[in-house]
Amino acid sequence: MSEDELSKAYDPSQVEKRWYPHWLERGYFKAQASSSKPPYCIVLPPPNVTGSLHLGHALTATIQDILIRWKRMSGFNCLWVPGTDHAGIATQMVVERELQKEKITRHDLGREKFLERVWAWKMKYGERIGEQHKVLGASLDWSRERFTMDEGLSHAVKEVFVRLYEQGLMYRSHRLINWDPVLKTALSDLEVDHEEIDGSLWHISYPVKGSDRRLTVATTRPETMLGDTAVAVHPDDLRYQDLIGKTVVLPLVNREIPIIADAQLVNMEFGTGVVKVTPAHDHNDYATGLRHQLPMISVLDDAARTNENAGAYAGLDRFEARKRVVADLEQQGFLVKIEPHKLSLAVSQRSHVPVEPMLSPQWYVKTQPLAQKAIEAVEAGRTRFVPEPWTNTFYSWMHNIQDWCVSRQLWWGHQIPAWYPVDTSPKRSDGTIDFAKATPTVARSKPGKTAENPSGEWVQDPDVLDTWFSSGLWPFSTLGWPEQTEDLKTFYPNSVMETGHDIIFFWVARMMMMGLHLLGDVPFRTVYLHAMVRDEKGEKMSKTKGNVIDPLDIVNGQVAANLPAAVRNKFPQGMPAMGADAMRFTLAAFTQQGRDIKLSLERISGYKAFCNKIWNASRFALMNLGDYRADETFIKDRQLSLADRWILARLNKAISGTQSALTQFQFSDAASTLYQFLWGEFCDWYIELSKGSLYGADEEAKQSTRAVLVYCLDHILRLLHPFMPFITEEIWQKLPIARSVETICLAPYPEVNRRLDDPSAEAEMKPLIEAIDGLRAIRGESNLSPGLKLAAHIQTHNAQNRATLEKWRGYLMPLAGLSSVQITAPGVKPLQAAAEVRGDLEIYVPLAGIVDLAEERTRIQKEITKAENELVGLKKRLDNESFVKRAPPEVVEKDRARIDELTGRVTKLHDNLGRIQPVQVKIAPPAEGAIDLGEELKEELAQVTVAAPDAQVKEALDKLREGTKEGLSSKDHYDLGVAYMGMGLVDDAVREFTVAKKGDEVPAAKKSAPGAAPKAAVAVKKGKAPAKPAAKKAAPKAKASPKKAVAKKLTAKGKRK
RNA sequence: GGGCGCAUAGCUCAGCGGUAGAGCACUGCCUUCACACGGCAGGAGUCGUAGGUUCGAUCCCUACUGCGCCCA
Repeated sequence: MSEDELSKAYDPSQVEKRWYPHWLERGYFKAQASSSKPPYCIVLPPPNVTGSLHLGHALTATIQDILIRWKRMSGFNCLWVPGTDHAGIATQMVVERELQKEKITRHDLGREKFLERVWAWKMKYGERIGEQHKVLGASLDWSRERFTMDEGLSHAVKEVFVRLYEQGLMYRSHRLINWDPVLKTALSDLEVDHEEIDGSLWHISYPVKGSDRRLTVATTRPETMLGDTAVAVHPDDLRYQDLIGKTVVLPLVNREIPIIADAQLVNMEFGTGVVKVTPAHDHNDYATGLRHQLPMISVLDDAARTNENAGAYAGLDRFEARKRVVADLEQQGFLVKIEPHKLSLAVSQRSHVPVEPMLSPQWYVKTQPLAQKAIEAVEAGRTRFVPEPWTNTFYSWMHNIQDWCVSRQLWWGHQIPAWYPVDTSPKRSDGTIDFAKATPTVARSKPGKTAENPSGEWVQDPDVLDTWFSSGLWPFSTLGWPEQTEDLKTFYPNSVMETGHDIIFFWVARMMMMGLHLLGDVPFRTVYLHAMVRDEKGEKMSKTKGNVIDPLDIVNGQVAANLPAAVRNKFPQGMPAMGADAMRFTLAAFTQQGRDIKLSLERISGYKAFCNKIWNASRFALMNLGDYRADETFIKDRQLSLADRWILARLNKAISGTQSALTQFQFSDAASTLYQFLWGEFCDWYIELSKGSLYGADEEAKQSTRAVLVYCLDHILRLLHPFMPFITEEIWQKLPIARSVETICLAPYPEVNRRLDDPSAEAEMKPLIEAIDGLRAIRGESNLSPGLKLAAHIQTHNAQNRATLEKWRGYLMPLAGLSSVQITAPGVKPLQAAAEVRGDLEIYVPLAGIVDLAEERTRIQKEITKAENELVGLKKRLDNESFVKRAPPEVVEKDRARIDELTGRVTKLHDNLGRIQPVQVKIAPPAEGAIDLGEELKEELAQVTVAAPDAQVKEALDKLREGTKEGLSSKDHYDLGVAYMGMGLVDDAVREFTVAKKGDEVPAAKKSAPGAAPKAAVAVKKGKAPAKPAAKKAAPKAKASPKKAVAKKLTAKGKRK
């Protein structure tokens, strides 16, 4: 195989692995800090450093790479920043799990050693993310790769913390927070999920002090009663008004607590109308506690075990405590009843255990002022959400935003730049600083000796910042902020933020707030939010379900043994290698506006086939280029054929469709436009049409065709490049074109060129396509072998179309598989012909002599019999009541469906049979008192040009005319007239009709019952004048088959823009 | 409880006031010299239900049903 030739089938693994290293080596993806080109910047949402890429990441990378490559090719100075996120909780959990295998905890190691372990882990796995992106073809600028815990980014984080503190937007507060008792850290509201579960409602009676009344409260958490500091009723509730201000005695602990009135907490309608108040363990109760200055008693420790405040119940796990409390309440007669109850349980997003509301000192960002700026920026259109509906989601979150708890009791992360004086801070019993009570000093670096802390010894706040705090700075910290770097000046604001809609609050909102506050401008102009990738059933991919698909398994293939269970079931032989291009194209094609992407592996195979199609179309071109080399001549200045002009016009439409789709972030539209154009127009039509000149003798036509092939391929490849970077580069490099750049990555993205527009070429192609289309339909319907050459008759009143068809019969004949074609005005219709109508074309293919009609009739009859036999059996079975009743419904259903199918088939077969009956004319005879068919038709048929019958027919006719017609019935005369008419012998026909009419017996009009309609309607079938009812009735239900694959494809395409 | 989204061919989804579209899957024929990862043809949808607006509704409005998501 020579260097220019391509292998027969496309093998992505051979092609894809070659190019990325080459691109990298040449530095094509490197952005310029300053450039005369307009900037275009996207920062990659940083994946968790210890994770590996899943399909969501692949989708992210695909969409962003499409944008970046498109813009890069369009002349922008493109920067796409790669990086990873330290992912505090997730990473720490992973490493702790590793330690568990060694039977040690992080506390055994100590903070410093533990962090060394995490860094080691980061080094080991961080690289993998990068490698995976390279496999996907992501054109990231690796010279600017960042990690959220890099020195520079850490500096930014510290700077932001201090600035916010100085501005009064960062503060420390002791309040009720969400506590993860397993990870032992505070969580932000966003890191808590709410799950609907079946729980219970325990009704407990509290004796009213100094009375024999009891107040019954209903609670979902009986164990927290140990920390109750009040019971509340509604101030308007007449049942309890007299008790407000009195006290109840808390069962089990015998503590006296007040009965308070609170309209906010209590819903009179719900339960008993009495609520226990536990300010230290419930968010609503906490607010109530603040309103009423109630004591707040924590009864749980940081592991959610009961503490010393729980008295006799101290030292129990919260669930164990619940059991004990309930048992004792019951035993002591305080438990009234237990009801089943659905409740929403708050669980930690990370550890999945129920979150415990706990009182704790934490750092907060005051968000309202920041959110306000973000809202205003979006309202002013400075940042736009795509798809647009997310704008409202963003607003509603921003309007209701709560202060953001940013401190985490973890070791892995940015340690908070707050310092506690050793000299004066309150100490715990073990002599260490009691951070809950101490007062910190916030500073960019450790303070020195001060009056307050003369020793100069300071202890840094042990907590770290929420991972999203550093992520929130990503659009500018990656560009060097707080330094005023060239990168920052050039690429801030970023052009587009592209990410999943699930992190609009976590991330997008926070970047908006931080960017606006710290840099005074929005961090990005557009936010494009993509859907979530799910499995084929729409289920979330998760390890426990075994339905997680590794994108690299799709790209490279994977043996069955290494596939997760659910995937293995689908691919018992292992997953075939699809290639990154096919996977990217699939993902792009799936970017609908919906919220879920149900990834179907079949679709990927489909796009793999598309790759193969591109490959082979190119292969065809390259094999037929001969000595052709592109020169300076503009393509339209060549001597072009109709097909040449047509495909260039279509190409221009594809360019405009793709461009406009990309501009609107309609990736699936762009993909579909390109798919349709390449396959449905370029391959299905142009390549086929080009063969005439390529294999012909006209050297100039040959060279023009070659030029057009190359021109189209060059443009198609460039259009496709952002979607399929590898295969396009591979083929593009082989095209005999003059390249101004050495890689397709930098080649200009095609733009609409008005000079390629050619409405007249498109109009001229229309009848050709229609004719080929109709002829193919006849071939299909009549079951004619594809190899069989047909003699076609095409009739149309449209002289221009006749001329076109005549001129380009070189297109018509090979594509429709014709041996001959007669193009005439409407006139005599060929005998025993199958007919189709397309536009203003009547298309006929005489079947006599081409197929053995008798044999064909037998064959069809046999098929009918077979189908009818099966129908009889099926019907008999379904008539059997017990079968219908007892058989599995799906079996019955299947039989019914089969009946429908067979019925349709029988009808169709009868139709076919009718079409090839010996006498190919179907004219309904006049009904009683109807118009005189003979006369009616005479007028009509007079317009018909009668061709001279061939010798054989003439002889037969003459014999007939001479022969005696005595003894013929009226019906016989009628039939004879029909036959004459079918041959266009108007006078003979009229004579016979007249004779028939004189007779007393006129055959009744037959409904064209299948098989009983031996007269197909060639003559009048599509006669162009017949507005006459009789003639109309005569027309067989014209198989107008308006949906013809190609016509369909083409119109659909046209519509597509 | 509040908000949002979706419901169109077997599947995944476009479309969106004027006789329903794509890809895949399916059926039939064909190894034709770019491609069987192919060609040609074909079947398949009362566009969730019920009302309303309109000359006309899959599309607009209302209600309902079902599914999903977000927030509390």
